Amino acid sequence: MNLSLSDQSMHTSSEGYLEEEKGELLHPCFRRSVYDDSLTTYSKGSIISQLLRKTIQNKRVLEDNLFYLPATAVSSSTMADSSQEDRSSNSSKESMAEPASPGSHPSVTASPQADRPLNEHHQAKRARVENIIRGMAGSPNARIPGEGERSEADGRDARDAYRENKRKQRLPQHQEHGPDGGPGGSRGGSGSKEEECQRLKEQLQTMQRLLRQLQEKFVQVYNLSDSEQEDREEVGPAGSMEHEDVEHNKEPFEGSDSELHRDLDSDFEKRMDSTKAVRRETVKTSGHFAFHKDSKNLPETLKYELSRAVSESVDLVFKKFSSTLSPQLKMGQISAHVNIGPEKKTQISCVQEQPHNEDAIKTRSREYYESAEVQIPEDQTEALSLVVRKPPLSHPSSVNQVVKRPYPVHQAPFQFSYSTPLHENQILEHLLKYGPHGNFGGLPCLPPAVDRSSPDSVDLPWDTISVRPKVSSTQMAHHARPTALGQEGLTPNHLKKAKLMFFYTRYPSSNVLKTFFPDVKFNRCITSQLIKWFSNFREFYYIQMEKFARQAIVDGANDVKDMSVTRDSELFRSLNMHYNKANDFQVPDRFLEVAEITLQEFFNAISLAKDTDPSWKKAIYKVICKLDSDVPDDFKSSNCV
DNA sequence: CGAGCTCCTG
DNA sequence: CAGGAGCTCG
Repeated sequence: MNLSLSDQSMHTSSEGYLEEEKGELLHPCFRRSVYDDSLTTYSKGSIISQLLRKTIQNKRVLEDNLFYLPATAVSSSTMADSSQEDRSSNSSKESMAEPASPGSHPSVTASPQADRPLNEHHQAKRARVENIIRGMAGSPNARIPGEGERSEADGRDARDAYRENKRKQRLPQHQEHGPDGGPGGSRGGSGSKEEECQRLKEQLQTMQRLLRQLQEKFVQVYNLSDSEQEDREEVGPAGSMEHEDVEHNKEPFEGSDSELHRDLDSDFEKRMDSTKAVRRETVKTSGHFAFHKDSKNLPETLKYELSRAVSESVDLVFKKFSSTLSPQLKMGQISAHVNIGPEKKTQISCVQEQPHNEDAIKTRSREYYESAEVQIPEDQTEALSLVVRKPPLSHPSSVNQVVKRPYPVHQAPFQFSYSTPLHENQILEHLLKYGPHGNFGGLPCLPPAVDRSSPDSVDLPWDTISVRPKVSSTQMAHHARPTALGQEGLTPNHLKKAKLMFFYTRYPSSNVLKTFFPDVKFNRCITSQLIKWFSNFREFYYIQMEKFARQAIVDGANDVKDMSVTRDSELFRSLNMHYNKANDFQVPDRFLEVAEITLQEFFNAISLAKDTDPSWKKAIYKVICKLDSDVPDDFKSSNCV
């Protein structure tokens, strides 16, 4: 893996920067496929802690050795790929702490901060970085969908091959992304520890490399705009920017991103502040560079443009991180889609609820970005993707939709509410490549083919990112890439979606399944698996019904009217726990009705001693299967969950 | 005969 | 939740 950071981090001349970007060019796309998986797996605080500790140690050594030259002294030649091998180990570890202070390196020899008590400072840094990573990891259940499963599946497959080569033979193949990825799945395999560690490292490297690149750009900007310092008073309107970071904890971006930002050395912060000041200048002058005293030539102009773009990018990035650091905020943001169904909450609602501590950021952002699209990245991409991809069709659900909406506040999105480290990573990448307005489009860091289709379009790249989030949702194992139709196998995400669909339909036809799993390449195996899922759902459902019906009878109930199902019912809780474990989905009232009918059917049958007939349940099944509702169109979106 | 279902088992 | 047996149905 060409993930070495140290080789690439210290370029300040535009040449060096360009070279670096070229060198990195291939990675983002490659990395996406390779690292997406591991992004969801950061839950091992201990590992992180360990890595960070090593990192800090190494970093100290590196600093002492002046491994990092002052930014201004570095030329593009330091970036030779061939040198990576030697340093990769160092740099990879070193990079672990990089997000905290890469920006400081260039000035480390001259900066007063270099003298401060490293120990304490690094400790604090480590803790903060750990926090950040944990926050980004999000999922407590995150696990590594690993090769172990594959081999296991293959093993089953092999066994099955001896028995029959027909229908179900290949099912196991497609279960590699299946329920194993669920919360209970503990079959990770023993060898995965190291893999996990490795992935963790790589992932951290990736993130940190991105951060470093951002920060380098800031440094670069700073150097370019050094002479503009006096213009700082212009920052006034920007509010918190006024706060000079006399204390190193002061952060211009305030809010919940503090942890992240505090990790930037104050030196770096100053640069950012100055950068922003300059940028504001630029904005004010409406793109004229007149105030740029020394902007007489093209290179300067280009550099300035670049710096401005970087500044804007970073604003967005920090906003993203801000959201990441406060997961509960995400809940609020995403929950917009909860009320799928009749009233069809619009996309607008997704944007409505803004995290409180992002207000300031957002306000400030608006000063810079007028267009609505810039706001889009703030909302988690799940919601966004619906906006983009939502199918036009939307016939209201059938007569059965007796649903009594609207529901209270805590509605459930059928998007996942977890923060998605993958997003941040991709957003970082994207910002590094494009800037929020695609400003980088003309620069050498041209995006890989797909993303490059329209460099002037802001939407496309964000869209590209936005349709992916599904992948990284907590239970999402890996590469359930909604963008790529024809993926193989069903993912835990699909499973969750199927469970939610069960609230509407207990007996979905295969056509329905195909309709509502558009991102699944259907074949016999997949279809069978999906059908099997619903069969299992039904099994659980009926078992519960029978159980509660019998219990009610035992408890002395003798009237069907006593058999009711409400959201407070034990029965409902049980069902909800099964199909909607995260409880982030508002179960339609219709399901309660159906459940009640089912319960009553069981109650009647048992009361009348029909259960002596071996096939007594069939009559009930026959009744229940007619009670299916239409699944809301929202489910048709391949990334609605 | 194959699809789809239930039931049982792991 | 998956596999498999056994059943029904078109």
